[in-house]
Amino acid sequence: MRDVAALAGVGIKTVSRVINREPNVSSATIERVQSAATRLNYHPDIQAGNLRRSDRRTQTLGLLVGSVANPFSGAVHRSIEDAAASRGVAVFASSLDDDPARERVAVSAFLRRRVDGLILTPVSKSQGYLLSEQEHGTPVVFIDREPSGIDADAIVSNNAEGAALATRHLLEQGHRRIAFLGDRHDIWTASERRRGFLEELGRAGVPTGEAWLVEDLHDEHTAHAAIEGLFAGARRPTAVFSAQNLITIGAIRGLRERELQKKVALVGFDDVELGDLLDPGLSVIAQDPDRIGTLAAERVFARLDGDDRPPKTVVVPTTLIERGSGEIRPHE
Amino acid sequence: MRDVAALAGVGIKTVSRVINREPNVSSATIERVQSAATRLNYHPDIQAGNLRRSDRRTQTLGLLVGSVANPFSGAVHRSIEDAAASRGVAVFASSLDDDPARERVAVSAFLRRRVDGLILTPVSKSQGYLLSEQEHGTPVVFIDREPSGIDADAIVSNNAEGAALATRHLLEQGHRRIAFLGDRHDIWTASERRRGFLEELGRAGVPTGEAWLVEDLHDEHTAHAAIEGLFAGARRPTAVFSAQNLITIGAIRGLRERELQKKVALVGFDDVELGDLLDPGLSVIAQDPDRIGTLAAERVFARLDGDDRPPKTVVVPTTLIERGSGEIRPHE
DNA sequence: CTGAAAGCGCTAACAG
DNA sequence: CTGTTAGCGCTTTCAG
Repeated sequence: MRDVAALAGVGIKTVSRVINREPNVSSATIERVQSAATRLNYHPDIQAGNLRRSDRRTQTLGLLVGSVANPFSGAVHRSIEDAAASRGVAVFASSLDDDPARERVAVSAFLRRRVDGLILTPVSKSQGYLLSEQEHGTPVVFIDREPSGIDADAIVSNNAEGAALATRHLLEQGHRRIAFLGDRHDIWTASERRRGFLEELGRAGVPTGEAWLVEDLHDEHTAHAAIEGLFAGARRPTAVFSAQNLITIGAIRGLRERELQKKVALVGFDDVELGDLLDPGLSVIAQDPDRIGTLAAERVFARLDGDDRPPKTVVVPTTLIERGSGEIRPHE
Repeated sequence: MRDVAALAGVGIKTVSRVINREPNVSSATIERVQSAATRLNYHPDIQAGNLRRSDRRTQTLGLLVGSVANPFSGAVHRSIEDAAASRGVAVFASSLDDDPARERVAVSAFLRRRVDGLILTPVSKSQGYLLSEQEHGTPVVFIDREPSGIDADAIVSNNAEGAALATRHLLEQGHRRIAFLGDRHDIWTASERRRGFLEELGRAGVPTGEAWLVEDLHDEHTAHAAIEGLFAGARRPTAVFSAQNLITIGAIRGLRERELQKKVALVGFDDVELGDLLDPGLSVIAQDPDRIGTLAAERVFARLDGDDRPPKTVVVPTTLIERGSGEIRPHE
């Protein structure tokens, strides 16, 4: 910046004014400063500036998700990026793989970089360690899962209702022996979906088949194995509700292997790319990751803009998409 | 930091030493400083530090991809993140949507944040504007597409060979009337794939059906329409090579609509999630995004570690995966 | 082993 | 309309 000032033959503060589009600079001076800046290929150091700036904003956001390679996370990320970019804010992203240790490390890495706000999918038992940051004025918004140990804004899908919707749909097709394939039970969304499933069975007066409640699955492989187990026995389910996208994929593979894909009904939670092109088409409870991301960004920026109303949780609706696999009638 | 020093009853420099794990501090002092830091919930400001630090590293990388919501980009992003995280480096990601203007804006946003290195999928005609940064010591590594107007490291798939491989495979099944569905012709990967396709046809002495070279497609919708056009006429192709993943999906939908998915052969460039579960299974030329990301991160860090050998392009192999759609014989 | 002083690139506050 | 001075939180340099 000093170099630019020298080349343009003005004071350093004038350069600062031009760069920041502050008023009270003659257009001739603006011209000279800008051409000097281009000549020198000058990029202002935003971090150095924010060291002294009154609002101390780094124009930076930290995003913590399951994995940036996961399509759900990718969609959320994208909509947050779009909202952020329109405000000149850059986004750091970090993958947690549902590992609480990584959550702590990543949060700390972002805090050291003085992000203006944090958007995260919580993994740890409690996020109380963020209380001091929140009080200190750094907005914290939770996505996908509700926080615990801290009162903060959250944007989540209506997991229990979505699961109930899936379950009701299967019941309506005449199924009574419905298996539930769930993620790790300590994950909030997993337990919510399980709750929705069980409550809906309860409402319908269908006894809960304990044997068909398979939990703590976490990927395609374990889900595939779970299907193996379910259909190895004598008393088999006639329908499956797979409560997470990777689990759904594992379930499809498992059913295919036994050539049951057209005999056993399947509804998945969370949509899957190309689900409509499978045979049968995959029926799902679709979430709305774009909307989750957009709302999360909106909350962070509203907080940064001074909104100090009590935190609240926004629930984003899910929708049942019927494509065939969920409309299969009970068999045998 | 001053507060921590005060609470621990030591000088500010001692705190700095403890935080940075510098030697020559008694373990008793370390103890006191650390407990004070925890008590105050202190996170050092990495940017302020790097203002004065000799190497001026921000421990930050900028990544520019097509879209963080695209699975290919997501996989690349993830492997870069993993490599970066192990060095304590955080990653900024930005989506370009193949828009040159966005490229300039995003690069500038990252440069203002003083990223230590840049990994990008180029979109603009020339990346000469990065020359001065590169000379200034900021490593620039290109992924997916080769740079132009600048000599820099690049990690790319063997696009032409992969396309030739797909084409040869279709020729071997007996096809002679093969349609090519390509992305925008000004995109480097698109023209490379087109070149591989045409060269392979040439080697086989098969005349190039101009009518079947459909380019400048860019998404599912336009690809779907392209299939409509191809199969509306009297003289139709017996096989399709779709040279990009969204185009492949559009092509599948188009063929399905005409119930041709089991009659017209299809090979796609770039793998697609669940491609193996379709009927017929989708044959593809698979890229290796993990490897591209890993190698790109490796290059950036090698440069940061002082590697000053001449830049070079690393070509990552692609592989043909046969799943059915590419093994359909010519029909009618 | 520890601390005081200077300065990184920038902006706030105040002069001219 | 423009420049000067101080200081953001830290590391460097140098002196205890």
